[in-house]
Amino acid sequence: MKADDQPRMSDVAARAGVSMSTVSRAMRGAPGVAVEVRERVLLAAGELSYVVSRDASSLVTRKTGRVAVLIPFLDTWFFSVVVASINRSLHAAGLDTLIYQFGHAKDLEKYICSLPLRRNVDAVIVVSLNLGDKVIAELKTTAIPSVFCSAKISGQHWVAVDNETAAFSATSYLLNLGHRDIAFIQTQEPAGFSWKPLHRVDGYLSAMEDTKTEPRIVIAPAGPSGGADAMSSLLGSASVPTAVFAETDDIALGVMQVLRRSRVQVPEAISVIGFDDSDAARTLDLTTVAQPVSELGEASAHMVIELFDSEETSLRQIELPTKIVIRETTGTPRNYLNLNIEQPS
Amino acid sequence: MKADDQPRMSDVAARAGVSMSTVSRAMRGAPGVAVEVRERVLLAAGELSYVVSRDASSLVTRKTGRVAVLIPFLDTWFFSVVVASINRSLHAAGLDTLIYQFGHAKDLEKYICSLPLRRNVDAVIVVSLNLGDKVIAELKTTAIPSVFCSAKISGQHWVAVDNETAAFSATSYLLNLGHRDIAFIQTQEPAGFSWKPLHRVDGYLSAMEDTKTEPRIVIAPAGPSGGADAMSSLLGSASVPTAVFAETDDIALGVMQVLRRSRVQVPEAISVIGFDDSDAARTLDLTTVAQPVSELGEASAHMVIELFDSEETSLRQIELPTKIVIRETTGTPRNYLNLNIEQPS
DNA sequence: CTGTTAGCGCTTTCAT
DNA sequence: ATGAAAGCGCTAACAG
Repeated sequence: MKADDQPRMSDVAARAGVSMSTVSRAMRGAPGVAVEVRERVLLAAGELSYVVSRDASSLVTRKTGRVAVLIPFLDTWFFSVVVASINRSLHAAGLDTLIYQFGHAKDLEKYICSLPLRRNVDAVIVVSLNLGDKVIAELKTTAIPSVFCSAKISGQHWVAVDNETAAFSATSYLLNLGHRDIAFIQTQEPAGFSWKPLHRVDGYLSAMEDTKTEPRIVIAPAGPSGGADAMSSLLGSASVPTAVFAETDDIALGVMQVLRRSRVQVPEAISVIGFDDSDAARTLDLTTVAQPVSELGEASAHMVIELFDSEETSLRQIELPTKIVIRETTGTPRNYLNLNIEQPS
Repeated sequence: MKADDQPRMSDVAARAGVSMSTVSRAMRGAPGVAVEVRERVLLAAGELSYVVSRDASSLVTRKTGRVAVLIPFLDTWFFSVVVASINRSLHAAGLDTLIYQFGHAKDLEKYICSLPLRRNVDAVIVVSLNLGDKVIAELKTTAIPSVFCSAKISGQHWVAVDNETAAFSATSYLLNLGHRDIAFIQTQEPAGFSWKPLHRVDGYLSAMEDTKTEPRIVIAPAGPSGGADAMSSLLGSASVPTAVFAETDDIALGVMQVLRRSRVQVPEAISVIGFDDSDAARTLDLTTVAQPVSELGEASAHMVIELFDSEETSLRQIELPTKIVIRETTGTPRNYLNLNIEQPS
């Protein structure tokens, strides 16, 4: 063993008095090693604090043991839960997770096209990212399996929820409560940003249309501050809606904030419904559409693992259920209860 | 080039009409290649969609280009922001991030002691984890540089904030407002859990002691539900405090939730202050102690990178500042304004 | 069940 | 400035 170096497999072999192949087999639990010998090898390895170099074995097995996760951000409730879940599932299967954040589309495209992934990961999970057709095509040329999480891409493996249907029923719920003036706050897709449109607005629109009710859409930047802006403008409009459907809980948080500051009673004066069922939604007792975020990540990870194991190339597409969680921010419209928004004292 | 395989460096060499050494030098921008030749090589590589195999080069350079991040969880505001920031900084330096979540101490110990890190990453960043002395010692034997993020470990490299002083001034602020009955809600360290105690309670205690005021500590599980439990029990006690200092914003969220449900006015009847300045705190207009979470991650990443570059082994310990952010959940105690908690209508 | 022999795809002296 | 050759540490046939 070279003086200052880490022990290598040959050191273990020498110490255990066997050949390297035997050590190799023993270390990774491969069959064909006598129990007694295996123990001796493991013992020797332990004494030397030896651990196998993945780089060296990857080189020959042509498997990296790593999967890349491409995601817009990490520091957001939804994404952090997805990644946490993917990471846990992958880790349980002995795989490492490599995370790449691509908030901006140009970074993403530059990255994908330079394809540092090629040969350096066994698979990639793309979360919520709006890859263009050409980028997807590019990705397929690498021959590395990919699954899309929280985005339905036709012809690709994916796991996602049915946002449109979920939004349809959230809207129907409000409609059934008697609301007729329901605003939808949609997060704008800033130019150069890289996530998939959610299609929730489509569900809202078709529910409204079915009831012959006039839709009302406000576009706002993502996040609570966008929601705050949108609600502020709604509050300043000629007629204030009786209900607000926020495309995400984050938006709803901002909505709740300006409502609270303006002393507008929720749900007496205005009903609010969100989407995601984030921690914050639970704490605020916000009515919302829950999607199984953790399961989304877990299913994606498992799909990747299956893809390794089986050679069949059949398309795998999993749709996970959503459910509406009724809490304390929705109720019948104020026309039926009290005619005006409560005046600030 | 083997039929179904990815191109290798020799393929690029052949196409560019140069030797492998030249391709190698050109690909990684090493000196000693004519500009004209370099361009030819890069062009050939592009045409072949060639990318260097990190595994192969790691094997010879003995650098993996990966750093491990050991962290309790990922799906929490604080941790997700730290990791996002570490990941971004590392990525900018061309390094990959490997994330390992260890909520439970036993997983952690098992993991560290089996040391799969050894030889497989260039460095490790330990976030908020409560490694025992023996585990730290074990870690040092690997000779892989480690930095501790959000945990001051004497004799080790770290970047952290001064929780004790920050908590001292948050408490002093409440005291200066005139509060005398201030409860501190401390998150309990469940047996088998693996994070560092925050020492915020110490700051609270010493501020209270300086003023000869009776401290009052409630222990609760982490997260909003723990905060809700704690506040509930406080509300059911013989004398309800005029102010509550929550060890984390998460706890404060739970506190706010039960206060809202109980129609207790904040800050008129009870003042609430949190710690972290999370997104949720901002949305709730919660007074809190802000710590520079993103900077914590960034500084840790940079420290790791420095450690690679310089050989000097001097201890690097960086303390980042906190600041108290006064919003709308704190005010003078109710004794000075209105004598009782508002009754639910 | 165990050992021997070839590489895996790159980087690095060391020549030229 | 460029090329040839020698490995980096491991696994995978293939023998025995």
